Amino acid sequence: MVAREQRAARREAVHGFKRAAILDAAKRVFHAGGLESASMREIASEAGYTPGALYSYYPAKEHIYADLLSDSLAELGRTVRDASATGDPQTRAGAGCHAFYAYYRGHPMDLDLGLYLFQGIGRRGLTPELDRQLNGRLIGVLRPISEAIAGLGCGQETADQETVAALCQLCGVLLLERSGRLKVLGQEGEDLVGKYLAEMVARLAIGRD
Amino acid sequence: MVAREQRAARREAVHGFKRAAILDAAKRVFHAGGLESASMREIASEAGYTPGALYSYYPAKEHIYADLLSDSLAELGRTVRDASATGDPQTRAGAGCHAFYAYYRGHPMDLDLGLYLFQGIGRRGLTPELDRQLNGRLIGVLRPISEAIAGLGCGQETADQETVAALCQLCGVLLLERSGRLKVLGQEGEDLVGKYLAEMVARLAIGRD
Amino acid sequence: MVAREQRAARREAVHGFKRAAILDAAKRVFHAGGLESASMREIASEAGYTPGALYSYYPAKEHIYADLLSDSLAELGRTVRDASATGDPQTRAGAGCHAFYAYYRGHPMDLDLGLYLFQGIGRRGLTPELDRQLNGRLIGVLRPISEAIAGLGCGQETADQETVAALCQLCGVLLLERSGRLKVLGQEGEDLVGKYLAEMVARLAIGRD
Amino acid sequence: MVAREQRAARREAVHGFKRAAILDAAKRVFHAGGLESASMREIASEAGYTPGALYSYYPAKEHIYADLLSDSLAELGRTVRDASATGDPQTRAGAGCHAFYAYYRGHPMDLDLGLYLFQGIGRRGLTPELDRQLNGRLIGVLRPISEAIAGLGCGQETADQETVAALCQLCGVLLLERSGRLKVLGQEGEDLVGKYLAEMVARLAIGRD
DNA sequence: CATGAATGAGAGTTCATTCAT
DNA sequence: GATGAATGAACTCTCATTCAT
Repeated sequence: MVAREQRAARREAVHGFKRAAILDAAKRVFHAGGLESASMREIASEAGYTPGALYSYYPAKEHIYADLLSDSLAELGRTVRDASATGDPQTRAGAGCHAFYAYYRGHPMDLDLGLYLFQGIGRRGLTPELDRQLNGRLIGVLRPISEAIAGLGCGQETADQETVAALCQLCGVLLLERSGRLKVLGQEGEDLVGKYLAEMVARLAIGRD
Repeated sequence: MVAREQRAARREAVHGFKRAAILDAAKRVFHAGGLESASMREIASEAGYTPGALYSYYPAKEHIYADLLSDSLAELGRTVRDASATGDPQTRAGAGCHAFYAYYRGHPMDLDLGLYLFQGIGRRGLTPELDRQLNGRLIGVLRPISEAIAGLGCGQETADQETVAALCQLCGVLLLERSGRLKVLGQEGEDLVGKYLAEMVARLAIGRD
Repeated sequence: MVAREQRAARREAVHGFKRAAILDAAKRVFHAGGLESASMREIASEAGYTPGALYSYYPAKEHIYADLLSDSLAELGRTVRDASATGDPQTRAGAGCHAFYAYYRGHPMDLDLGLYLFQGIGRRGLTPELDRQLNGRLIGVLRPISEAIAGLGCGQETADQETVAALCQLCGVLLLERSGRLKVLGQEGEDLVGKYLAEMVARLAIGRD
Repeated sequence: MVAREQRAARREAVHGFKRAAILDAAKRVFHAGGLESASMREIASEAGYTPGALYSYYPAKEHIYADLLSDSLAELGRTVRDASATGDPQTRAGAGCHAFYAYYRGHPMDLDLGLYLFQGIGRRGLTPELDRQLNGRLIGVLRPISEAIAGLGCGQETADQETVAALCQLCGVLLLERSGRLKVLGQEGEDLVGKYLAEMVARLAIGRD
């Protein structure tokens, strides 16, 4: 009876392992050729499977994409956390935000993914469940920033709002930079981000007085 | 002799009219079902044509999209201009920016379109020519804002940077709001925009001293 | 009443002139991009017309092609005639044949055209009338050769057969050379033609004894 | 463990069988309506498939064509080989060549196919790989003829050249006959081929002395 | 679990030709 | 005569997904 459970556990472990392998293949395909080339055929082929096999692990293509994005957000989260973990309180928030910006500059594809999946209503076939999961990830990413801001002395509510405001600024810069519009408009993403963050910190420091 | 010119002119007028009708059909299809459903077949059908007929008016699908976006930007431009044309100098910049925000809140599909087409040349089938044209439109949209900011006394360079920074903020807010993330994060787009613009104006007022 | 005839004649002359202009445009398009690119649109555009206009001069695309081929055969005919007009009787036949070969080496597109129009039963939309016309052209092209061969002393019947046999050899060489197979098989068209013609002349010289 | 291999083998066998069925359908379509009508849609329909299904068996239309031609060349090869395998050395070469001629007289469509596909790489969608394969087939078809000619005592080089010269003659006769020009010129393909081959054999016999 | 054949829908685009103006 | 819009049919090919094996 215990044997049966063990078998089930092992089976599940194997399943998870293979699922991870598929996700890894998807990651490779996606990083190599962008969303366009990340078709089920291609992912399956890269993973050493045939198309049908993927459906034992993912019910639809968008779910793979969601996992991809989830992983990306996890890594982003680690990056942001690390960046905002050290240094004196004044600089932590800015460092976290800057890490967010730098992450996407280094992973432009992941930005596309986010834009694709978070796009519009209906959100590209994402189930509410998946949507909730991704939201959780996003909140997790922002927490260290929010805490760092709160550490500057403002209330939690203000900190949350400032965090999201910064998020908006960062997303806007990334979006316009990725689409080449920033260059057309004669601005540098790095400058804009730097300025925004400096003012944010100044604002909060003043607010504290 | 004048008759020939008249005929040609009338013909051209008719052509333009039909082209506009096609664009209108595209707009309807697009607003009804998003970019996904805006296929040549669908547009043609909505316009009362067979697919091939569209190619007398547009050489490729992306050109229709580009016209769609161009029209949208034109209307956006008028909205922004009108909003930033009146009132005392202190409020003009903010009013222009807010009009930008409000426009896209009222035309969420146009935001999708912009995100799709402004993803850079090559990726989408935009010719450099079309890309340039759209860039021009965008710059035109921003000019009244930039001028209003410059009217607050800062130099042109600062005005341009502030304009783009505001654009980033607005785009970020719109993006996150459209994707439903803002709600998840417990923030209101209107608040964020309001706060950003207030601070921007304050910043510029201080800088002037 | 004479005036009416004159008008009709002038009209016909103009018609013929424009028809020639269209044919010329077709020739340019065809020589520039081969049969593939010689669409009605392209030809019309090159001729400064719109597609529909061509149908006042040619009832179908294949008729333009036929005229193209007819012109080509006319020029080929002149080339062959000139080549076989001079020199001593021994060499005339060979010279004519070689001119045939050289012509198509220099006008590979015309060979394609011939292959296209003379292909299979039904002959690509050619009317019997057009087919007869092209046959006449072909016979005209061969006549100087046939006469040169007959001039070597064999009977007319033999001369005709030898002419056609040579035509077959030349077409075969041209076909295989144009398709790149000759190179694959390690042979040179010029050599093959030279050898064939030398033997043909020898054969006829012997037969005369 | 052997079971898996068996399964794989059976699968492959089934695949091959179905592929052959598709090729057969293509053959039927092609023989019924020529190359023009041999579209993917038509072939799929004839084979009882939807168009997309064909792409599990052939990556592109030209690959089906290539297989069609390959099969045809294989059968041609067998015919030529058999014909040139028996009889005394004097007649073998001629018999092989005549078999070549007779084959295409009996399979006029295959001639069209060869003319279409052998028009060189690039022009048609043949990959270099396919082109090479078809070249190999062609060389294989010619080998028995070349050997029979060499068996008459001339050197290998001469044999190769004579073989290709004969090929040219045969192709020329077939081309002109298929296009109806031979009849117009008052000649019979059979006669021309017979005469050419007789002279070829005589030439080689003389050269041997 | 994995296969891979097959579906079914659809994509954008091209073309010769027709015909009202 | 000339326009050029419009047709209607065709084209190859791609895709996510399903399902019998």
